[in-house]
Amino acid sequence: MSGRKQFDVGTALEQAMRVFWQRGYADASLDALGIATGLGRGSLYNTFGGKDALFRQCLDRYAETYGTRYEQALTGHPGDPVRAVEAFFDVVLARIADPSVPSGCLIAQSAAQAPMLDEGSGACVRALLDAQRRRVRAALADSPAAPGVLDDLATFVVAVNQSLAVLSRAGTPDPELRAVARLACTTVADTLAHAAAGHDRPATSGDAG
Amino acid sequence: MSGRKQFDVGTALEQAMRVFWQRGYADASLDALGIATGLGRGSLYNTFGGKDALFRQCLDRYAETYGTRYEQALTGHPGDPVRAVEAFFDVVLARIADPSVPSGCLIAQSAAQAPMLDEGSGACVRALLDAQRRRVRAALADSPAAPGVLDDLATFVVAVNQSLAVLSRAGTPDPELRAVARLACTTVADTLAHAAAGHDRPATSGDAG
DNA sequence: ACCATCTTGTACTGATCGGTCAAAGATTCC
DNA sequence: GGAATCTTTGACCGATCAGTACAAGATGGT
Repeated sequence: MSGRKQFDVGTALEQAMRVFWQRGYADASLDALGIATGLGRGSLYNTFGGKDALFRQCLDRYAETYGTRYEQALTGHPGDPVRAVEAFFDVVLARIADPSVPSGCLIAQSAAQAPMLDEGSGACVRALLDAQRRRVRAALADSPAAPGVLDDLATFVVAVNQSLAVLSRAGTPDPELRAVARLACTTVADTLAHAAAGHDRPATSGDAG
Repeated sequence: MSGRKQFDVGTALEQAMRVFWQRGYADASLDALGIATGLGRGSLYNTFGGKDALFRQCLDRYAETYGTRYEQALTGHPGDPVRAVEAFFDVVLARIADPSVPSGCLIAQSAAQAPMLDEGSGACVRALLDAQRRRVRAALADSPAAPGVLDDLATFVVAVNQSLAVLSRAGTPDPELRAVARLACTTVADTLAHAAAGHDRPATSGDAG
């Protein structure tokens, strides 16, 4: 058959993304990817290239899909960074609780396996984590705190996000995850409050380590 | 050759553990395990059973090795839960910074892959995470805060621990990880301080969700 | 209508997977 | 010393891995 593509590339990429998301790179076989997408080997290679290339495109799609939602949540409360972070975690928790999508997070999953991925994919994962960190950092930008403190807070929020993904993969129930997110939000709030009160201690991760 | 074992079981288990730790369950082939331990297929199966059984024993060894260190750190500051948690993170960060062992954490690694492990291994990972949580919880037991708050804080500390493991796998430099741990410690300190001041808000993850 | 181009399905490659088996050597017990 | 038991080695099993090759069919340009 054929002559022109018989499937929607975006839909297929979505399905492949979920296979990587659910199973991780190593356990995502081309057979599983073929079954999930409904495509044969030929179509997969002709359209996406090899397994690595497909994985990379799935990472990008994931980042674009959920990065947009993060962006909306973080920018939806201008001038109120604590609310922004709360909204960010709400999006994360909603995705984790969504039964129509695998548990955890493709980025966190891939980050945990980063040393076993090829150099390109590892760099891609690092870039996506840094993009996430920069997004959070931007939402904190207007706060009256030292830049280094805000850098650390952004890293902290990204870290907690990864932890929610990992714990959810191990079956941690939603209320416990929400408690973790809530505590992380209080960390942001208290740290910013302390900084606003004049306690501008230098950051430890920046230049004063 | 032989008639009596030609190798030290503990040493072999240690090497196998590091293979799972570095590569994850899926990427840890029996060939890699055999090379790392210096054992042939026969010895591996005769001593440890199949891959699953060996993995389970590696999880136990890991938990025993580092669980003991966590226990020492957490119980080394009786009456001072904040210092206990700080000491806990110091142990975690020291292990992550130790170049003689793989980056990350075998438990976190396995938790991220839990849905792809067999039921027994998945339950083992959950049990180890819960044991870690109970250890931290015990170190917080004497604090003047509602039990639910302490439960949430213990979950929070375990979560941050997982995040440090994941981020370190992605190459996050040590100073940033230390900043995350430091912020988590301030969360514990502030939460306990608030609770001691009488602000005993009910926990959200317990019965008041 | 014809031909170049593209897609698709299937069959195949060599490599590697986890696991098993039997032969051979070493030890222990009698 | 000899039989029984154990460990080790290395070859081997079918299954599956990622990737390739190619024939067959469908499309579009002319």
